Amino acid sequence: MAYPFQAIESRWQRFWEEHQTFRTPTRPAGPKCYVLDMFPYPSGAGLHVGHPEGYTATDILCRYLRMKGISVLHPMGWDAFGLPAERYAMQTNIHPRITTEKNIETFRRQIRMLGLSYDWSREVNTTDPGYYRWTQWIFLKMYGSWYDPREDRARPIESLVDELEKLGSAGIPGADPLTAPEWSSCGRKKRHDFLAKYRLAYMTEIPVNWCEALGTVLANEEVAEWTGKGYTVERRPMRQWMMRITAYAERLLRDAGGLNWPSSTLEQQRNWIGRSEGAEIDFPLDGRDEVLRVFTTCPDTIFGATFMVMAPEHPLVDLLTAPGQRAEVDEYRSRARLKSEVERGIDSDKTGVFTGGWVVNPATSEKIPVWIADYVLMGYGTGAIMAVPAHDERDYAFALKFHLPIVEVVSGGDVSRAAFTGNGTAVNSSNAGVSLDGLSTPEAKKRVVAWLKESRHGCPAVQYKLRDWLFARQRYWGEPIPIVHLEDGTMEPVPETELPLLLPDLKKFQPSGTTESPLALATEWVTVVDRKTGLLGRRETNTMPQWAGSCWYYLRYIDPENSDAFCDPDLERRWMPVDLYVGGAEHAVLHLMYARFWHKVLFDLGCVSTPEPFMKLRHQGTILGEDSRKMSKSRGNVVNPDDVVNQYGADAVRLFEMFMGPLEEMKPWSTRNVEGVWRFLNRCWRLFVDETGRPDTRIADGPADPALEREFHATVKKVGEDIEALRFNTAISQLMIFVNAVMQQEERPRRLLEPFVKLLSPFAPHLAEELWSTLGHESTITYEPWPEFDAAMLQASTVEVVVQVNGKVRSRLSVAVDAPDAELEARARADEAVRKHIDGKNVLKAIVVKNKLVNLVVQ
RNA sequence: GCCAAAGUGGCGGAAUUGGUAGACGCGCUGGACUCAAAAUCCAGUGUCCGUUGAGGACGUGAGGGUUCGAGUCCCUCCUUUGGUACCA
Repeated sequence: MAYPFQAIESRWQRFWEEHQTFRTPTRPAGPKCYVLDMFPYPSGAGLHVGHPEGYTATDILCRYLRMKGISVLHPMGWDAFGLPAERYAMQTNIHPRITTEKNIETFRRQIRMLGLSYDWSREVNTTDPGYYRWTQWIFLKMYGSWYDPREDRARPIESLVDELEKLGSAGIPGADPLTAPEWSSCGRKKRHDFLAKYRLAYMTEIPVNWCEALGTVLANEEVAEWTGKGYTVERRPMRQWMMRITAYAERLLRDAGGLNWPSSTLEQQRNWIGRSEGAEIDFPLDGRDEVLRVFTTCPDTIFGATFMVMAPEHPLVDLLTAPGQRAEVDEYRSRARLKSEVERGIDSDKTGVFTGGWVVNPATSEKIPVWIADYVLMGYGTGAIMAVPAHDERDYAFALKFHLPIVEVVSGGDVSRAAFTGNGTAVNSSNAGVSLDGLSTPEAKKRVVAWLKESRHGCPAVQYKLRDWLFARQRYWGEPIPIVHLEDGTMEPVPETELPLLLPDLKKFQPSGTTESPLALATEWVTVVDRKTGLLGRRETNTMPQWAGSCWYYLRYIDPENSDAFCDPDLERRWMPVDLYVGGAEHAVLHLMYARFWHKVLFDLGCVSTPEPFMKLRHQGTILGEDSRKMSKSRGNVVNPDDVVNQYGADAVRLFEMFMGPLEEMKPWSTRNVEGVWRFLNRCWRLFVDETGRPDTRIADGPADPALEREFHATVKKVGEDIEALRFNTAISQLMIFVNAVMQQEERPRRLLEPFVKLLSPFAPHLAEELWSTLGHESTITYEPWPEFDAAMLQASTVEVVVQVNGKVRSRLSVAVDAPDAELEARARADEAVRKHIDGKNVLKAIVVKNKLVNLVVQ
């Protein structure tokens, strides 16, 4: 008879809820552990079998830690703003709030059905005004801050205003010159515009990916997804909100070194930030005062720079274009504008046109032509390059196509055949001021940078691939950005006391028809009069991108009801940082980078106490369909957790998902194997309960068989160690080994079975609670102390030692533990099976490894 | 192209620092129980040769190397997955 999992599981889920078993104390008593799951977007499709994988892993760890006496914070919530609910609303006119609420209910029911030990009193929902009030509050903090490069941290914008008032801009690196009196005489608009260049949240005109049919801009990483579905995306310049994440590039890179994260994830973040060292060099325009500034990582090749290439959008293009080239240049620029960066990359065939302009190469003093081409991107470096065709593949291809000169300045390759990009020896590289000839590439770099600096042609520079974060979507279903645009062209933040700025109710959710979000149609909401200035204003109609709410949710869990602060500072210090964060690898870059960025800003402003939010990170692997292909509706290989729980129970699903293989690996679903672990649970049940459902009479109080006792201690050790290392598959295997061993016994010693139930409880909590109560206990097993193992008990009195001859196993000996080497060798030599292989031969050497093996090397 | 991770029986996967390859589970084979089946229990199960019992050879993607000894370390290559893609 199968064990009655349905009755057991519903009984204990009710018990946990009624007794608030997993309620976390506000303040941790003793050591704490914050174990966080990436919260899901509650889609209409319900839970996927991929979700329980990570959730079960963290749940097992949390249940284990509770039994070790640690205060555990383990919450769950909903990342519920987003496009799918809004698109559904466009089609059905059902308000996204209603759809979202319904989806959350499904998700909550499914997650509860798995017996996960969340503290539900801390549930958060990013679409709840009580939550997004603080998302808006943090946005205003970003808007109200600037990055001070001298202190390498964010500071309130008031500190900048203060400095400008007293000292002007002289002390601020890179600032436009402005004296204190000049600042004081500036009007409201001028001050506003000056400060806008420093704020961490700012508006600027940039080319974005606009999708007319969706009525919104798309992030670069979203473009492929939608064009794949047949939507068209065009490039157009729009005024957009941005976050100055680039100010944090160096710190995001540096601090990543101290994180216990998967190396591949750290590597991806490093690549994304894309730090490169080189130099900025100014090329004077021929016959003018202006210079064309370039960034290069190979300043040592400057003598080989035979032409220049600017991005088509470069601001100096107009100035450089000769009248005769105007038509061709304009035509090329307008064509380039329509291409997205992705499209530009796709066909790597080089295109470009000559501007008719010339600059002077400061190293060779020669006039070289300036071209525009779309392989140079405005968004990176200075938007212009010195082209060194002999030593750069892209420039080489361009030079071949347009018949531009190729001059070798680093020997080591054959530049008549291909660009040589490796290190070599500098040649053809000298002028009156400097000679690089004969220097190795690294030495030449140092020498030329020193010369550039001294001759004021350039300076060392560092560039990052990382770009500022496009922080606005033309959508309804997102956090409203709490900013008012006033009639004088300035902006005012919505006062903190007026937060949350609520999303107005709309009747229709269609795109506004302009480039604004549907919020533009809520005229009453949009139009305001600014109290401070009396000016007429219009609310910002863009909303925040979906990443916003997930940038700080881990902080809200700590103090979810607080209406005075996003989180009480004392509680924040007690619970942060997150000790373990588990979620999908698809968030390796964006979510994890954005959250780190926000956290660092909050750290700089004194709102949080740690520079990093997530100390240890692990990704759960993808679960494939039974056919080892990605699960998808079209392939018909999607497994629904509801069905599996109905058939085998939540404990079996949990156990199976952990037994499949290593947490981080991709692995296929197998219903047969679900049945396998389900059989194991049945065996556990029958260990305690006989056919009539009563406690098994073979459970005895006497002493246990010594071999079983030893196996038990080995199990306690292995299961504990494996849980801590998140190796759940091998922990379960050890539990199976122990159960198999007990099954062999006539008597079942209570003194081992009781603690065994504890070992089982993190994995199969419902069954464990039931068995615990069968054994006569009245309260939950949740906070029972985790069993201890006795290291002395692990030692058997004899061990098996392998005898090898020339590395091949020939015999096995049973010997006393720690038998001396000499004895092992003597017994090995005397062994009959071994003698067959050594008799008549010369034993050159004997290698003895205590308690393991003897290897006889013979000739 | 570049970067990262990974390739072990029929299948999912074990193997702490180089030291018994294949734990545990699935599947399969045989047996017990049963009128029969299911469930359960017991035994076996890497491949090949040999076979009455032994015993032996081979074996962790391929090929080399280091070592008394390599799934594990080094080199070259192949395959798969993930990321990235004119970033100067």
